[in-house]
Order: sequence, then C-alpha cells, then structure tokens
Amino acid sequence: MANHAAFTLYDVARAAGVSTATVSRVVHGNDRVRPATRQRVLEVIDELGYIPDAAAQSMAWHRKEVIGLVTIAPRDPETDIEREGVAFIEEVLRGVQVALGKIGWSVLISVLGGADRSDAYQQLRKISAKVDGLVIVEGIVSSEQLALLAERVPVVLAAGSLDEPNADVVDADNWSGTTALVRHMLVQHGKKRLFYIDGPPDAPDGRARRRAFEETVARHPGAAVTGCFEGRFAAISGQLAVRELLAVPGGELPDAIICGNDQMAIGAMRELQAAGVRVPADVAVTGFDDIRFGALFTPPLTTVRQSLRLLGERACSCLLERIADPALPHRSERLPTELILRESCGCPPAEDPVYWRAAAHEPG
Amino acid sequence: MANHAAFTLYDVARAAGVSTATVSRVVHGNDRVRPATRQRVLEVIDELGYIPDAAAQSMAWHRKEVIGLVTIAPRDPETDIEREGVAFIEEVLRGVQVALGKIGWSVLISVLGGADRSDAYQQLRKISAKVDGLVIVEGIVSSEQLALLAERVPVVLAAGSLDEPNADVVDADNWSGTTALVRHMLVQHGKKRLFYIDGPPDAPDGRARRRAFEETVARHPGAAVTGCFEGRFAAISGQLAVRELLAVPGGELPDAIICGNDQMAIGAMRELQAAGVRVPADVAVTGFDDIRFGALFTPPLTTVRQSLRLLGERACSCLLERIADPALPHRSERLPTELILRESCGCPPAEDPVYWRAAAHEPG
DNA sequence: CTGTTAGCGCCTTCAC
DNA sequence: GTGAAGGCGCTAACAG
Repeated sequence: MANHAAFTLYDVARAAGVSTATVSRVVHGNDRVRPATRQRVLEVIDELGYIPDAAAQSMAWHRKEVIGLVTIAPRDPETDIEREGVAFIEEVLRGVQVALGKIGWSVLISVLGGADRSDAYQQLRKISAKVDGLVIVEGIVSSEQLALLAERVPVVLAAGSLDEPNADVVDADNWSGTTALVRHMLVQHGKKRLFYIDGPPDAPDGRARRRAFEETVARHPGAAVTGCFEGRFAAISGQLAVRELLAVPGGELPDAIICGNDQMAIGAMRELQAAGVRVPADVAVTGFDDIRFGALFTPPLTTVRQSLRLLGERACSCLLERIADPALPHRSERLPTELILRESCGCPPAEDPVYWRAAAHEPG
Repeated sequence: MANHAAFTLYDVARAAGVSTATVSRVVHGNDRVRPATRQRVLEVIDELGYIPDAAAQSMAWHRKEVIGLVTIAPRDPETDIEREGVAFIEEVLRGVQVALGKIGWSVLISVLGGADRSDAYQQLRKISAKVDGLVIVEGIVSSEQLALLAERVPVVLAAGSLDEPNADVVDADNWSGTTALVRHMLVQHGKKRLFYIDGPPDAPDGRARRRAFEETVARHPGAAVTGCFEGRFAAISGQLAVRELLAVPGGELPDAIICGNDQMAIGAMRELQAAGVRVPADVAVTGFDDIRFGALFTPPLTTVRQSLRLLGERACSCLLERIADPALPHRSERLPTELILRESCGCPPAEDPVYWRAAAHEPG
C-alpha cells in the first residue's frame, strides 16, 4: 500500500467505458447524464477511490479555491516569546474557516518569522502564487509592497489599522474599547495616576490603543499619565514593566496600570502580587482582548473584548467578495469591542459567580 | 490596479525575446544560461512582477509542495468550548513550519468540526487532493479510513497514540510523564486519595494518561483512586468536576486531583479556591502540557511538559521522509516529556523567582 | 547555450 | 446524452 496510486479521470473513463467528459459531468453532478451511465461511473469512481487532482482543476478553472492566511510572529531573540502568543492565529483561523466552510475552500497558512521585512515580502510573493487571495493579519509589509501584491492577487488586511489605500481592511474598534475602559477607570474608580504598558511600536492595533489611552487621559482634568513601558505583548513584558516601576527608589506607584493586551496585564498583576502589592486595592490593572484565561486569574481581569474569530470571518468574507469582483472599491470595516468589567479594575465581584462562563464564551 | 494581471511564462519569454524554456531555466537558476541572456530575462521578470503559477508547476512536477495539517475541534454544543483550546494547533503549526521552512513548502490547515466522523473522512479526502502529504493531529478517523487515505497520500499521525498499522505516528511519552508525576505525588508528598479529571474518551493521549495514572496508583500500596470525572479538556471541565466533588454531602475531599491537562487543572484550582479550599495545603492539583500560563497562576501549576512544537516538527519531518520514499516501513516515534515541579503539588516555591521564565520558555 | 515539443490532469465548448 | 479536441501554465527531455 505504499504505492500512493493516483487514478486519473482517464482511468475512470476507461474503466467505465465512457469519455472523460462524461466522467467530469458525473463528478460535478450538474449536467444531464443518463441515470444508468451516471450509476456506472459512480461505481467505478467509488471502486477506484478516484479524487480529481486539485492542481489540474486549478489550471482548468483558473481558480485554486485556496486562500492564504499570513501573519508574523516576531520573536525576541533572547526569550523567544511570541507576540499575542495565546491562540491569536488560532481564533482568526476559526473565523476564516467559518467563512470558507460554506464554499469548501481551503486555507494555506503561514506564520512569518518577522525577522526582516524584505524577506516577509518575498514569502508573500511565493504564497500568492498558490492562492486566490490573501488575508494578512497585522500589517507586516510596507504600503508599496502591499500595492505590488495587491496587483497580483486580492488582499485584505486584518487588524492592520493603518489607513491603507491599497487593500481592504478589517479591524477591531480599538479606539472605542480603550476609551470606554479608560473612562471607566477615571470616572467610576477615580483613578488619577495612570501607567501604560504598550505593545511593540510596529503593531498598528497597539498604537491605536495607546493613542486612545493618552487622548482620553489628556482630556480628563486631574488625571495624568505617569509613564509608559514598551513591551512586546507577552506576559514577561508586564512583569518587566512592574519590576522597573518597583525599582524606582522612593517612587510612588500609579493608581492603575492599563495594558495593551491581556497577557501583559496578567504578567503585571502577577509581579505586583509577588511584591506584596494588592490588586486592585493598591494598583488596578486592566488588559485588552479578553483571552480565555483572563477570568480565571485572581483577581479576574477587567478587559476589552474583541472577537478574533469575527475578525477572521469578516476579513475572509471581504476577500471572497473581492475575488468574485476584483473591481470593487476598497472598503474598511470596524468591528465592535466590548468593555468587560471584572475585578482587577476595582469593581466588586459579580454576585453570581459567572466568572467561569468567560472560559466558555464564544467571542463575538 | 484591480486587474490582478497574471503574467505567464510566455509573456516573459516574448518580452525578453527568448523561449519559455530559457525563462524557466533562469527562474530556477540551475541551468547554464549565458549571463547576458539571464540578465535580460531577470529584468523582464522583475519588471512584469512575474511569479510562476503554483498550480501549473504542480502539474508539471507531480508535486504540490504543500502538506496538509488537520485536526479536530469537537465542540460542546452548549458551551462551544474547544478542546485543548489554548494554542494547541498554533504550537504544532510552528513546528511544522520549522520542518517546512527549510525547503519552502507550505501548509494547508484545516480544523475539522469533529461533528460526525464520516464527514471528517470526506473532508480529508478532499484535502488530500490538494497536498503531498497529511499530518493528522489527534486521530479522528477510523483505522480503515486511514488506510484508504494512506493509499492515496502519505499520512502521519501526531498525538494519535493508537497503535496504527496504516501510518507513521509521532506522539509524546504520556505514560512516562504521568507515571513520574503520580509517583511524585505518592512518594514525595505522601498522597493517598487521588481523584482524576479525564479528557474526552475519544482522545488517545488522554486515554494514555489516564491509564498510566491508574496503573501507577494501583501498584502503590496504601494509595487509592477515589474517583474520576470525564471532562473535555477545557477549564470548565475542571470547575464542573470540583463542583461535583464539593456537592457530595459529607464527602471527604481527595488529597490530590490529577488532571488530564493544564486547562482542567486551572479550572479545578480556581473552583477549589472559590470554595475556600486551599491549594495545595488541603488539596493538591496537577496538570499536563505546561501551557504558557501555568506558571502564572497562584499557586504556580505543577505539570508535565510536552513540546507541541517538537511534535509538529517531528511529524512533519517524518512525513517528508515518507514523501521522498513512499516505500519506507511504518515507524513510530515517542517524544520525551518532563516533570515540571512548581507549587500546586505541594512543593515549596523556588527560591529564585524563576516562575516567570516559563512564560518565555521554548517548549522542548 | 537555446529553442521545440510533448505532456501533466482536468474542464469545456462544439459537434454528433 | 455523449464524445472529441483544444487549452490552462509550466517543465523536461530532445534537438540543434
């Protein structure tokens, strides 16, 4: 059985005593073929275990029925931490599959090693030859390179919030989410001295969140940003940030630490607690994303929920529309975010212990 | 630019005033072409932005340079919890990409909705027409169906620990890992009454862990299994299990709760703590996998580490070897696991606060 | 060195 | 209803 016999349309045609055209018709069901003939052909197909070769179909159809999903995973050379490591792509992928499942297309996935950008572009070029369209998560190539790619194949950006004129873009409403969260800290909890833990500077969504944070604080009299730490979206970044904060001799801690994502918030909470600082009594901490485990920490993490799955689904749908009609004007879509109040911000525990539900939530 | 012009080899050949064969030679670098000619062709290629169509190459080469990565995500209809939800596939994927990166192949990924098995098989059939080989994570099809698939395309099973005669298989040493862990609880911590939280019955790795647990306890005089809960590898399962345990009127809690994976262990810990039970003082809890966040919980989770990334890498390498030589005899490979002692088992805190390192570890 | 030519496996008009 | 034939874009012998 180590043969990997690959039967062709001709094999089937010969065995069934018909022409390849007839077999093709049967395979695709749609044409009129005499029932008896159809029956015979089907039997042969089943017997031989014939499956049409996808590459050959691609050639004939000028369509591969495959879309490419690409993202980056820049790694800190020392620690090998992945950005947004926790099920980021996985969730987006689910969404993409939802959109694709209906029509039976497949997804070619590639996590680029974000090392150097020119390389990323070359990889994308190669991939573009194998797919009908590209979903790029987290803008990774320059606008010009994007334009070049888009010339060859439809492209949609997911979570690449730059105002990209050369592609469709779908992203979460980082602005509203962050604004709502910060206002909550300012107004509901009366926080005055806020510290921010940021993601890497090249992350468009991270930038959007930070800007929203700063502007919201700025327009709130009496409140101030006491500092900012440039992290890499990993738990360790939060820990490092807090460690720095703690190390300042005679330094006063902020009222609240707002983090660019949940992982950094968790790291920050952990480090604060390890140092004997109470969360949220002494310092409140918040995140962004609403990852699966956020609700299971002590205290449960207050955050902003975004649906990565929905992101994938919308991006993919958008791509499919563009593949169907490449002349479509470029569009952009902004997905809703939702403020999730738990206890790390200082809110009281929910009377009903629903904390565990979050572990089971269907985001979006 | 919404044109998606796709230049062909002929376009290049014409523009450069050479034959298609020459262009092909230049593209593949390997043949002798006069430097001047090569130069000219390269210029045209660059100018036109020509990329060889992958489908056409596949036809000519009888090779697609794509491998398929398939797994299941059975969902509880009510809660929509994913099995091993946290970055399971993501890690495996990284490993696969490592193996593939060297040769520039791509990966077609598909997370099947584990609903009904016959459907899974049909999906796999379809996918098999688009790839040169298949890595199936978590056995999802029957042995016969597997044989049928393997007849058409090389297949390797990852983490599908059944003794499958129709494919190569790579999996983690669940047995040794679990045995070491249970012995530790029995011998080092003197635990007597152990409770087990299991994964779904159809998960081969879960079964292996449970069997190892039971046999290890059985051969240890004085120790006993007080019960077992059938979970689904999600945090909520651990919570549900503990809730049941707590609900028994006058019921005595076990000394330790051994869980089939980390997520359930985290859920169990959380639920115990919510009920005022101290971990590990009253009840110790352990997991399996060593997911990224395990070290950040309170107490840090004792677990068994397996490298999902290595799993993906080895499975893929194995597949590539088989693609290169389909006549190879079937092999199976067992990957090492490692006992990770933290505090949830009752061990003292590490003197050096290295807990955060785990968040940055490169598994395997 | 370079061009010609015959497929790869399938789909799809166009005749019968 | 069914078959014959051309072509999708590229590669790999062969000739020159």
